Amino acid sequence: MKFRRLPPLHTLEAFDAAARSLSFKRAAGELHLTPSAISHQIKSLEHFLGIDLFRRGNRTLELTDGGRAYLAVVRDTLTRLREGSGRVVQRYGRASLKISMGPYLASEIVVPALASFQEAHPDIDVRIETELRPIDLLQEDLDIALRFGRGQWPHLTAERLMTVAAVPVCTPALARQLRKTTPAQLGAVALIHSIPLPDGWQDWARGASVTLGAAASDIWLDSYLAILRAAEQGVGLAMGLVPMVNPWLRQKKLAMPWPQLRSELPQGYYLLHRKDDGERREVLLFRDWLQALLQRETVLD
Amino acid sequence: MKFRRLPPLHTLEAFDAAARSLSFKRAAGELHLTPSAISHQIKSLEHFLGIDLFRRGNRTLELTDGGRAYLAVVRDTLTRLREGSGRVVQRYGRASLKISMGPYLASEIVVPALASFQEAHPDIDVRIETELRPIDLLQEDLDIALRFGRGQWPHLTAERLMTVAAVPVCTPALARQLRKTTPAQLGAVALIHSIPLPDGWQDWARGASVTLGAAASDIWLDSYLAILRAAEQGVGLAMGLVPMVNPWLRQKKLAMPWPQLRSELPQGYYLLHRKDDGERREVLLFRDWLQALLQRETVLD
DNA sequence: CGCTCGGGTGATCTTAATTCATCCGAAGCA
DNA sequence: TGCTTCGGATGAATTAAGATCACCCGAGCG
Repeated sequence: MKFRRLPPLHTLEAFDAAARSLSFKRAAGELHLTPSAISHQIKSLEHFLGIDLFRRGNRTLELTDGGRAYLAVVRDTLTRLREGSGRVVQRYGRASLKISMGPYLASEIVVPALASFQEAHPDIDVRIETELRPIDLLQEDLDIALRFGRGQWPHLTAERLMTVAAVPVCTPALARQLRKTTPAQLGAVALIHSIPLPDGWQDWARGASVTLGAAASDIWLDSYLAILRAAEQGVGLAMGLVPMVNPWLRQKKLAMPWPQLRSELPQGYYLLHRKDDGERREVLLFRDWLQALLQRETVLD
Repeated sequence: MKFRRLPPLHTLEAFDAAARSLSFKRAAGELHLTPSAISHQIKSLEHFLGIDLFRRGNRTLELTDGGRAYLAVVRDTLTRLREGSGRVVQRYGRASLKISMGPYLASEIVVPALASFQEAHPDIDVRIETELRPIDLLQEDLDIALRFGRGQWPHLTAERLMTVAAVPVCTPALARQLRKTTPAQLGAVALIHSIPLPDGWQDWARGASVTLGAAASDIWLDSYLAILRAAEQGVGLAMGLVPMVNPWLRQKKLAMPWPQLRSELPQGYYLLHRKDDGERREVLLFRDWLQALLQRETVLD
């Protein structure tokens, strides 16, 4: 009981993506779907139109003439709609995003890149809060929270942003010394612990299958940024989290004494938002932008 | 796990319809949905954009400024997509529709209006078959069938086209005579029966709560067209089906002796097609066109 | 010659969309 | 001033659309 003289929009997006990459698999990756879904969508679009859009060589896709012509229509339609929506929102909308994240993520990753988001979407007011209360209901007027955890947040949509691996870091000078020993013999070195991730060292040792010797002293700090700063100052060994620690390694502020002793953590970084906000434009745009940003950061590993 | 920077298309259709009629109820009628569905869709579109599109006066809708601006974008988008799709299909597609229907529907209703469909969609070859085999699987190469029945066709999509009412008809002269009597006293008048609808007279009598007297004679014919022709020639009383008989009444070829003795039939006319064809462009276009056509025919009742 | 890789397909399952049942407030009418 | 009607809003329940899963197939590659 439905009347469309128009193909469903999502098939157009799928078609555009597939035509751009000439691969259902890549298009699926781009749209965060399975190749099967793309295949079904394209098929239903072809069925709707009554014409074939792709010629399926066995491991190669190519557009038919009709497909090429239709691609132009679809591109035109989608860009007009996208731009038109943006223009109207910019003119009449008062979109704002209040985002909560840890101080490290804020100061090292998100804020430095934020200009590019503002530039792309000048109509969206972004407001970042770095208070990291453990009890963090989105009952208050927050739109998005970035949190470290296992992805279990009841009544919220949680989307994994990155998988995180633990690896010990310290000053390059200290790293050179430690390289000659093992984690079992820490000697005079202090271990820097993170209050948000209290079992970090044990989890790492288990994951990397090493035994961890007693440290000369144990220091506890309450934020990831503080830990890295302490390590940078030569206080001792801190548990670095890849890829967040990458910029510090690149800039030689920190180094890894045992780069191969890296262990994946069961936790990861998640983007949380209310379920009703799952289609809010600002939320989607920020999520896309952040994912692309972290992608780049991770690739430069 | 879905990435849209674009609102879902169906909300755009709903928005367009609602903005056109400035009523969720009328928009719902137009799109064959409930007002509730329209309300939800508009709400989700507003939520996506972050701006209000309508100002809801209590029994009156009006567009906000943003809504007016967005309407322009949406109209532009939809018409471009519609026209673009049509153009591409016209150029590269070889759409055809094979439609089966009874001789009456074909010759009296569909064929006379068919030119308007051809004109609107010159890329679609329409082929009408009037053979009315009772066993009519769409296993063969038919795309659409129009059939009289109760809407129960297993494995097919059946959509009601019109509700049908039965009312006796005959020549105007005979009608004038009969007006003085009742259906219980038919006297010398013959009853014309339809083989496709064998219980037509009984069903009508029951529905109109009248008793039907014995007829001078009973004549059986195998198509609706044949029945009306016979009645037109003064053979006797035929069971006319409203609205199909309307043109004959309008042209005074036939008249109703007892216009108030009209009874709704449980059967109706249905459009049938394979379930996979539910989104085929040609099928949708023909269905829309036919519904609009019958709408007009019915309104001129 | 077996293995990998990308795409196709139908059944199954999940999630999103629609309906259903109510509620609400304003206008129309007696 | 009540009483009813009408259009829209809202949240829960239902249904249908869409995505995934598990499988197939055929081509190229080692």
